[in-house]
Amino acid sequence: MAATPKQLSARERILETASQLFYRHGFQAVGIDTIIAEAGVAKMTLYRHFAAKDDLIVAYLERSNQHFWSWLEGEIAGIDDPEARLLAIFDAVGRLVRSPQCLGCTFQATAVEFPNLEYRAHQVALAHKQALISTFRDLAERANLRAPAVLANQLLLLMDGAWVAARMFGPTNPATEVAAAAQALIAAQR
Amino acid sequence: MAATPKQLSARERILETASQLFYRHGFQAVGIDTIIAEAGVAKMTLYRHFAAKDDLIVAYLERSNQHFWSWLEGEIAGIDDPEARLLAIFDAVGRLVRSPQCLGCTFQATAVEFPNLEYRAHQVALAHKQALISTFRDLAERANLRAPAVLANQLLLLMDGAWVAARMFGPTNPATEVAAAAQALIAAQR
DNA sequence: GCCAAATGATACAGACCTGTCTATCTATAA
DNA sequence: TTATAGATAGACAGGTCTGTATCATTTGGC
Repeated sequence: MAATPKQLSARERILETASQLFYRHGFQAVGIDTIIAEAGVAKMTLYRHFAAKDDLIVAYLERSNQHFWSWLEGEIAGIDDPEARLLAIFDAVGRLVRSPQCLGCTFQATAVEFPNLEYRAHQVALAHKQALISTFRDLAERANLRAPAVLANQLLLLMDGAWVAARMFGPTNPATEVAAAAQALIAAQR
Repeated sequence: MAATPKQLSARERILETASQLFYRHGFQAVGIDTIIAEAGVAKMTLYRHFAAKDDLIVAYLERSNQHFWSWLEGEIAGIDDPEARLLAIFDAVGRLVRSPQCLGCTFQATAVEFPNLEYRAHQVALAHKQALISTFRDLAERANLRAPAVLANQLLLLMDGAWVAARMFGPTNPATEVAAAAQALIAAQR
């Protein structure tokens, strides 16, 4: 039973299937055999597109990164004021962590399953977090807040705490207060 | 080469070795064979003390939980004022995440490697986080802050964000601002 | 319709993992 | 001295995993 329609190319079906399985169960817990069975492709097809499982993981992470930024763009589209944009981001996070399909942050999970900082997948995850800090700092600067770099770091802690709460507690988690907390941190830098 | 002194009982040597390996590399990445080789015990000795690997993991988590609360007690010993105690906790976290031997929170890693909320190890991890919320709320109440339950949740997000940063970035991480952030969140509830 | 490229099905090698089993050794106490 | 309990060493079963190899089949471009 293929979980993904046959219209997609083999490569896309593999990536789509791997995304759902990796996100839900983790990288080490999901084997190649499970992925090809669910995607309905042959093992050699997978290995022709991805030289090794590590390459599939990296491709999945880069795809997830793109999806994340698309989602975020959508959540703050139409908002011009930089401070309002910051608040909208944390509003969106607060809403997302309440939904049952949210299982936290896949980049956090990557850092847990691949603790070595040198490892390729860990570096992709790290780059994602650094990009978030840059985004926060940029918005804080444009909002004329007092210490943009400090605030950017603090906001990352808050966001990551929210993802942790979603994974640890499930849909009913303490991250419901994340937007109010972000507002307090921003107000402290006004 | 036994990494732990022979004076300890076999059970303690197993737990001590497993602690270091599990914390550093993760649960699935560390096999029973590695643990017994490092601890210098026979395989049957391990399986006489722990019926299965899962039981060793749970025992490790409970031991880690005890160590955590001992550490926290030590960090706030001698401080009476509840608000000062809260601040001291986040000061201590901010210091800990800068040390190279800090690799984040093992309970977060547990929730990542065992996502199923029903799983025993996940529940031990969850109980640890719930106990933290209780502690925060209790201190916030005694400090006569405005919304103790809300603040407790927000502080947990902050602390978990700090642990994530330690694991993701290494010793030079954005969690250096965690104490200042906690102070801002507390001040907002004054 | 044809041909080349991509994909499917499946077996297989080699490594690793958990957990069991047996047989031997050692220390302590009666 | 001897009985008992616990530890040791190592083989082993049964399963899983990644990655390779082989060969039949299907698909897409012209």
